Amino acid sequence: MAEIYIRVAEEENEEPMEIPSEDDGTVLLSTVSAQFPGACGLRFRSPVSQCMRGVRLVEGLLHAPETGWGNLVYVVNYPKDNKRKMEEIDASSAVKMKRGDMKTSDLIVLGLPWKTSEQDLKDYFGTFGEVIMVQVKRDAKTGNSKGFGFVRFTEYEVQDKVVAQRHMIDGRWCDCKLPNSKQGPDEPMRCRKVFVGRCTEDMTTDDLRQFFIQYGEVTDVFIPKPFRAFAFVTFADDQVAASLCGEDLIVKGVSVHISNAEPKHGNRMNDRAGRFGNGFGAQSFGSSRSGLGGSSTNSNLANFGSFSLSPAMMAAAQAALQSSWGMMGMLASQQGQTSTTGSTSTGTASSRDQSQTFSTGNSNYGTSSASLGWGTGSNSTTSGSGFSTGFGSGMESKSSGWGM
DNA sequence: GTTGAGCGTT
Repeated sequence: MAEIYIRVAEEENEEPMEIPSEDDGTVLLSTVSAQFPGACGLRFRSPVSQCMRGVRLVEGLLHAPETGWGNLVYVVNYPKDNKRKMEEIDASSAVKMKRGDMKTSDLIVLGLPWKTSEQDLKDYFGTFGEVIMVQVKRDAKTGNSKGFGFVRFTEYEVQDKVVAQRHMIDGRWCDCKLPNSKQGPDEPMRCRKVFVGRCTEDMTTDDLRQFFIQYGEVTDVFIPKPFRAFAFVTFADDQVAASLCGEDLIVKGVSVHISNAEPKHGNRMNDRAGRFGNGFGAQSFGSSRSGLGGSSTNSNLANFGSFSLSPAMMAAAQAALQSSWGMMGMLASQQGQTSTTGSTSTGTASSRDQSQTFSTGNSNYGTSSASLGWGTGSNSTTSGSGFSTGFGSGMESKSSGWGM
């Protein structure tokens, strides 16, 4: 079948955009969401019944109506709770960022080829916008690259664009992200990530992304390598993540099990958790799974006898619930965390298996086996002990929550 | 086969 285009718009009366179908006549949901981020499906007005009809969606494939796609305008569906159009989301997040967060910051560039130089970085990132700084981190003694670096742009918009995609630099896929040291103090890391157990080896990051986008915008998919039968999926919205925990879902004909992602080993917890430790059992906070559409659930969090909670405190409490740790779990987990932090990588594989070697004494770069050639990180993070006892104090305190 | 890679000699 020849490639055809179908007409898609966010509203029935808006000017449609043409997007391509596949050879078999289906349209990939990913093709739609590439143009309409967050999209989870399509609908159209039936010329016969004059009612809106949903387009069949099976595992990321949108199937034409019986009469074919025709000339109809298909309207984008967004997940519940995500019904806002992209401009509104942009607008609201722009408001949120008013507090001087529009400044650019250094971005860490992970996965660089050993040979990539500062000039290479400058040349590459210069194609996105004006670059004010690049660095390649090197071993002090040997001068060999450590395989990562930093870059900074003048324009915040450029930075945004750069972190939003992967980068092919000197033949390797690299990720750019906010470094751990800069991770947004004003967005306490909520529990947006789920653990996907019982995965099969044929599930790719793309498969999972395709599948999970039906529940809400997916910001990251991570599949550990070598294959270990599980994966992590991160959503833009913590409510979506929470709503899936405990479910068994069918992906590519296989039942996978969704549960909450535990904090990665090595993340310090800050005092945010301790603040709720006194006097409340986790049970007092109401049912443990609030599900989607949550506005109604907030009301029963408001009163604790004579206490009243600020919105920020309620948010933290809710986060605690949704991580399904309960308050006590959070306390217990505060001890004995060491080692590295870091967020997951996006997209397809990037294992450190490039065939370059060098001869530094203690590093195990250039292994040809499947081992991950990094050893365990040496940066010990001091665990912020000392629970603050002042109940309402310092909610605005920074540092990245229980970053996962 | 059910819990993730790597983060800045300032």
